[in-house]
Amino acid sequence: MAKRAAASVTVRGSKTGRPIMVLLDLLGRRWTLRILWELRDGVLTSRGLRAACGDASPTVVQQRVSELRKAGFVEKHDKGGYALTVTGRELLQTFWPLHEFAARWQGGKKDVAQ
Amino acid sequence: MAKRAAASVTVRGSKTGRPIMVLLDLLGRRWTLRILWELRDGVLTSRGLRAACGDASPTVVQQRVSELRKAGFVEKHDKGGYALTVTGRELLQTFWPLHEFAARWQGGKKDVAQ
DNA sequence: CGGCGATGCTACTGTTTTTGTAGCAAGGCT
DNA sequence: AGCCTTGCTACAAAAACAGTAGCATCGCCG
Repeated sequence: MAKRAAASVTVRGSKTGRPIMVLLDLLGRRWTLRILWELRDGVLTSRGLRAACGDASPTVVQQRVSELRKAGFVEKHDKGGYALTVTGRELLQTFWPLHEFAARWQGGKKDVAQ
Repeated sequence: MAKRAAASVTVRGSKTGRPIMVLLDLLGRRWTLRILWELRDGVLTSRGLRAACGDASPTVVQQRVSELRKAGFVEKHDKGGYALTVTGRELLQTFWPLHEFAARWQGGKKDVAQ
C-alpha cells in the first residue's frame, strides 16, 4: 500500500502533513461531514446521531465520532450525548455556505452521483 | 444494503433528496474533496491529478472524476486534462476558508485521525 | 430493592469500496 | 515507423463499511 508513512501528522491519503490535507482527508471519510452537519444544532446521543444519519451502522458512526473527538471537533456532553466543540462549530461555520450552494446547485440538476 | 432507494436524486447515504445531503454525500467520498482542491489552480491531466493526490489509484480518481463530471463540477479541457467548471469553482470557493481554518487548527494539535 | 429503558460502545459476518499494479487503444510528435 | 503521453479499464488483494446483535452501565420509577 505504500501509504501510511507513520509520522506524527500523517494520515491515510496524505503523506504531506499539510494541515489542509489532513483536514481534507479527515472530512473525506464517509459520514464525517454528515455527522458534523447533524450536530449543528445541539446535543445528540449516539443513537440519536445514528438515527439522524439515516440509521448508519453504529460501527462507522462510533468510529467517526471518536476520530472527530480526537481531532477536537466533537466532545461528550456532560449528561450524555455528543456536541460540537468550539473548534467544531468553527469548522461547521466554515463550510456552512455549502448549504445555500447546494440549493442553488440542485436547482439545475436532476440526477447526480450514480 | 437496504439503502439505494433508486429514486432520481437519491444517493447512498441519504435517502432524503435534500440537496445538502446529496452534496455532503458526494463530497464525503474519499478523494473527492482532495480532487477539487488539487484542481484549484488550473488544468491537470488524469495522470497529473493522480500524482497530485499522492499517486492515488487510477481506479478511484477516474471514478471520482466521472462523478464530479456528472455533477457538473469538473469538465474535460479542450486539449487534454480536467478543470473545474464555473460551478466547480464556486463550490471550491465555498469551502475555501477551510484552508486557513486548517492552519489555525493544526497549530494546536500534533496527531489527528488515527 | 428490582425491573425497565436508554446510553455508549463492541463483536461478528458479509458486502462494497479502495488500493496497487498492469495494461490497453488512441493520439501526437519526430 | 518508433516513442511518448493521454484517458481509461481489468483484476486481485486489502481495507472500509453495513447490518445485526449484544454487552455493561447508568438513571429512574415503582
